[in-house]
Amino acid sequence: MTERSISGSQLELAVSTVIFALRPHHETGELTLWLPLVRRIREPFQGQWALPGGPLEPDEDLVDSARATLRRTTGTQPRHLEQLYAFGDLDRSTGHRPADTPRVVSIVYWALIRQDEDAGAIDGENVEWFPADDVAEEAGPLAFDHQVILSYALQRLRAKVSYSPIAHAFLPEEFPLAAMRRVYEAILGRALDPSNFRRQILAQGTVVDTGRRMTGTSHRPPKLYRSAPESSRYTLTIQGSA
Amino acid sequence: MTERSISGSQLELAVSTVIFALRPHHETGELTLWLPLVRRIREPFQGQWALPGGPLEPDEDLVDSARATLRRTTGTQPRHLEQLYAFGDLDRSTGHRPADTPRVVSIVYWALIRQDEDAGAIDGENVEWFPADDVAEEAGPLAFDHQVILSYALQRLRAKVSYSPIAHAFLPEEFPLAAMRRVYEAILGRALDPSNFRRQILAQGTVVDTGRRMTGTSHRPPKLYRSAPESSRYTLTIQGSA
DNA sequence: TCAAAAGTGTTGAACATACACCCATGA
DNA sequence: TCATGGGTGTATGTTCAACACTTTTGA
Repeated sequence: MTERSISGSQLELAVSTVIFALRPHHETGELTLWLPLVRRIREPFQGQWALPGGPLEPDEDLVDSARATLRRTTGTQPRHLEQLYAFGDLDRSTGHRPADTPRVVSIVYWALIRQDEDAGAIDGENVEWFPADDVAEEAGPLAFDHQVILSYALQRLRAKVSYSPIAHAFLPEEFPLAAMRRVYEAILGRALDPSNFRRQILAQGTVVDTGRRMTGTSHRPPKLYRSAPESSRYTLTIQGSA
Repeated sequence: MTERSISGSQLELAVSTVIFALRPHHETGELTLWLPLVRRIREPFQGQWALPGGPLEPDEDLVDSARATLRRTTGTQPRHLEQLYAFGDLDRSTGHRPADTPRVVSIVYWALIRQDEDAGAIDGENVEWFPADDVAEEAGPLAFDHQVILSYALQRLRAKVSYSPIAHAFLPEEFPLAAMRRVYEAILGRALDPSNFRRQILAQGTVVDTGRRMTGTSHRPPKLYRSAPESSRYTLTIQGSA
């Protein structure tokens, strides 16, 4: 009754990953979320863009599968990797499924790439990056229900940034608080008050002063912080987004 | 590269469900969370208790599978049904897996049953209910990694109750606010100030005054409320659990 | 000495907790 | 009339957004 399952060829299990990185927008120049998509080279949805992913190997953990996809697609390691949702509805291939296409259940992960590692990212085959909020316009309709998945991932990222220190995942080892603020602003899509931001982050205890300062700025040199170990953390809320 | 998958007999896909209902504790009499478990009648883990579930049928949506499990196990309909997580690690059968046991990926849902419907629940075969927090003592070690899954589900429920109106799922159509408060107290495991609770709930806009009152109480008759439609809701926080 | 960003201080509004107190019913 | 829980009012403390203001650097 429990834990037994079908294993015929009608049902397939795949792991896909929504990979986010922060890059300047190609038009406005503002820092925004980008993600890589893969062009499908066979039916169904041949020629359309899809989330990177692949079949789950029988001897492979779910996260390992997501990690492998990331390496294959961008050549990087995820700085944050988290399960998003399992999508398995019968009609997830845009409302109807051709008779000869097997039914696919996808376990979707989302990943964040650090800014400094993203700089060294190498695009895999048939891979192209798009600004997350402009995917519909620039990539056209995505394969399967991947547009739904992407929207859900974006929503989750934006919600999570305000109550969890995931923004660290985008930042290098040491960083000024202003850089962190820019990450928050990019994800949330709105400006934050620098002084209140500083107080809130420091009150959380998620960052530690390294004692060092940045040099070469054309203004007062900011202190450098690094992310604090899991312990010694309190609570958190970013400017009214609780 | 995307959405293709293994479908051999080494990999199986199951849907399990953590089903919560509120019942008085059999020792203390206090309202607490209970859940039904199913005794396994075959290897592996024969004789041990497990979460109810079953294989995913090739032509069945994930939620439908969870709903079917619920009907089979308790004879009820879920009032709230939500995906919890997909568990798929290779070693999820308590650290090691016998060579002849196939590898199973479980998509786990959690469900809430309404108090009035729970009263009419009929136990399925090999089904027994346990207080959620006493499962380890009363049911012994659960099959597979089901103890981990249960703890995760409990944690999620307790977190979610303080920022989302899921408590409604336990309540009948019309209810006094005190009944709702008792639900919150049962889930959170601590007493809440009645007057502040009232104010907070009313401020959220998640309930509407029906204009009617309860009768037959040995004290001032309380107003009856019903849950508000999705629209006309504001923000929420229950007594410092943000 | 000026521009620009770092960083500090202060104020007023909103909100949460604690708790005093009144209300309406059955017994 | 009393006991019991429903329901209202209010004082106190905390938190947060807004913004004025000072500091420190390069140009």
